[in-house]
Amino acid sequence: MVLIKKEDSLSFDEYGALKTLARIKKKHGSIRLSSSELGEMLLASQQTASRLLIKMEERGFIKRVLTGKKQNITLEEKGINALYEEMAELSDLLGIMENFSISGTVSSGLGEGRYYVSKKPYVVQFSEKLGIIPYPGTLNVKILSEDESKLRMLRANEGILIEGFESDDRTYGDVKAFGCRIKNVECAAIFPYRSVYKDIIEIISSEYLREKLSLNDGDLVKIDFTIRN
Amino acid sequence: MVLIKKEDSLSFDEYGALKTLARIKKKHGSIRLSSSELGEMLLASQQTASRLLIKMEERGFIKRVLTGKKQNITLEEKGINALYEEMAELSDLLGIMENFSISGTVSSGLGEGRYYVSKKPYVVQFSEKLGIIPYPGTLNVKILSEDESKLRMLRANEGILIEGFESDDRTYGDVKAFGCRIKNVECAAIFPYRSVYKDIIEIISSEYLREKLSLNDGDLVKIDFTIRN
DNA sequence: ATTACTAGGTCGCGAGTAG
DNA sequence: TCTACTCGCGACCTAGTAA
Repeated sequence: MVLIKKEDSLSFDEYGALKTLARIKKKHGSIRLSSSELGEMLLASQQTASRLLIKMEERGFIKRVLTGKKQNITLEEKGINALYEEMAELSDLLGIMENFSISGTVSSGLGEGRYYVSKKPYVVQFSEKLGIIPYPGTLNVKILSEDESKLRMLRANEGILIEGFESDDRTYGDVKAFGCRIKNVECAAIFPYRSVYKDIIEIISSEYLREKLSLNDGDLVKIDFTIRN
Repeated sequence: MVLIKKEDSLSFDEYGALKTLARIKKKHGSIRLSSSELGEMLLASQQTASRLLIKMEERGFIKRVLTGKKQNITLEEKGINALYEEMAELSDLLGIMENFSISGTVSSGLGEGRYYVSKKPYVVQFSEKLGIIPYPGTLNVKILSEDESKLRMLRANEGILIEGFESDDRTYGDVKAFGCRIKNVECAAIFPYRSVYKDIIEIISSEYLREKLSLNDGDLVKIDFTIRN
């Protein structure tokens, strides 16, 4: 049986192994073990652990460096994400973290945001799906390091899909949006669907937030999210 | 392979099925389906779904009532708990919810709490493991319904074990404690290890909290937790 | 020591089917 | 229709072992 096998999702074995590796990383900072050690932790044989590691590396969840005696293992983005996705699913299912906030400091610098608020196909969808006619500019918030895991979990949620499109010169990708509030002003956090993790959140709003909320670079802001799937 | 098979823990299949059932319950309020419907959702056969349901009922995760055409399924405490435990594990692993708070109203009424703060073997451990020499009385807080899922998740964490003991007249069970703060006063939430879920938290503290914080029945209090395993 | 291949055995899934 | 049994086959685990 292949239960709930969404493409690219983890098998049970992989999930268990990934959790074990994450636990080691949390405790020791890095992961260095032999296949028999892993096998022992998983209550499985050395061979099974070895096979698992190979499969997980093939599938891009981890990276390995064999150093004769042990293996140095690093969790790849995809592997970490898989855990956050599981977490997001459970959180949704159990109704935990329906409300939470992420804090960071206002920063300047242009991400992809300028496209989102200027290209019409995006703007139309923001209006329809979020009720936001974006002010032509995004507010960039650099997330406090202690809130980064919350950001990762947020991004692991489904969110509201803003579809990408093609134009003459280039392709504009899908975007994932989450409604949020800063000091009770409605806004939305937007993330490119396919992009590596960054510690920056780009916020769009119908208002010019910097002016409306008197924000300057370096100011601390709290972004309040309400997740409802 | 039987990966990470703590006694009584879920198999992958059971975990997946439980999540699916929980999702249905969240959406429809109750669970009513046939084994083939469940099989379809799990991308497995009717037979497998049937076997799973039987096994899960045997193991006490769910209860079933067969009504000819479909089955009415309810999630048992043990099943719900299993999901919260998984959530707690992931949350710990990923460093989410290291800090959170649960709110409720001050209520009177005596739970088991009076034993915890009066029986010496408990008191000794509170002192050693928590640094709290408990005031002889507990503060009972009735949790707001919207925070109940947080309470369940809290209880699914390991916590600090306060061991039970035997006395002449009866047995005093193990207790699970979590350090917390109310308005920056250090205290601890304590739960009998083996007990059904209640929406009451019993708080112990070195101080007489009602006086120290001028609390009366019905007052709203916020309990701040910091989880570190 | 390691990793990881091959071979063989076991476990569990799903087809068929009874009630 | 349902549930749930039997049973054959395939998947996957471990033992043995090479490198």
